Amino acid sequence: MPELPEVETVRRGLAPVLEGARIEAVEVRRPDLRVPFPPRFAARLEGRKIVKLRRRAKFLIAELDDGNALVAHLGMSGSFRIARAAPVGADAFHHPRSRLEAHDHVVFRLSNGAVVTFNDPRRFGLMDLLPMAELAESRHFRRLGVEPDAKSLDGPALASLMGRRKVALKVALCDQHLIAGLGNIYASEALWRARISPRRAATALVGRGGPDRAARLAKGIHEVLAEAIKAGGSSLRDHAQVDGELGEFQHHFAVYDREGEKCLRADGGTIRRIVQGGRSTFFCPVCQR
DNA sequence: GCTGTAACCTGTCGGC
DNA sequence: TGCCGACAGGTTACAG
Repeated sequence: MPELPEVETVRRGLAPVLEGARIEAVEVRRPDLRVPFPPRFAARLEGRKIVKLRRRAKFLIAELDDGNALVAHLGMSGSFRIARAAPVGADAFHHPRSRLEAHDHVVFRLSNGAVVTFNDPRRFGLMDLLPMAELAESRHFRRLGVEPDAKSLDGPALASLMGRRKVALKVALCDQHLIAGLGNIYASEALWRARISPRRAATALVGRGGPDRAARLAKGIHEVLAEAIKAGGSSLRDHAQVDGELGEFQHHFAVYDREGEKCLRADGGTIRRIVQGGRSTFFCPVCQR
């Protein structure tokens, strides 16, 4: 599912419920996600208070009051949903079985009465528990690139980051070691906004015409992310907000999943789909050069 | 170190 | 209706 806007939408939905709450019980219903759960995962969480919920790239980080952090990644199909607990005694977990759904892998019961459930059909997501002081050097974060919505990511910074890479620009935009947070949808959308072909090499951001392209692309990245976050992310197959509401940004795609349709620009052509790095790229071959 | 590819797992959709 | 293959928003391991 999620790229940065979807994860940020999830964070904004979860934060008011999680921050300040104590974790009373954790039920791991299926432990074999892409990355195995750490030892004693549930026991180490129970009794802990969540101080703050923040985001780094596509990761959610719940800071705990014991100096550890619960790290979660939604993979391709992960989601959280919030429900209120049933009255005490309704069942052992205050969470009626009838309300559990297929692929509900972890259930958190909080001191404020909320029940937060992690669901992930494809099980590409992960959950980990790490000391806060070691987060930056952990395997999840040590090689991550810059945040794409950072104001400091302007044209020159983008060119400096990517200009030495020989891979296609679209592939480089999705490389989390360079820019952490963009994915397949928003890389295509940002390139359309910048009128740059996804087939150009990343080196096109340096040299002749490079600074201008880099400035347009940085602007395109910032704009598309800001608009997508405002719209609650994009809901295609899996993504929903924590209250079940769907995001709206999929209605604003200029190129993604629009193969064969007319470009939104008057001087555009017909949207094409190509495969780059094993994944679909959508672009207008006429207005993106 | 860089690049491309396959694999992880499950659900959905289109074609036959 | 049922089967099969392709494909899906991410990440990592591995080969060249």
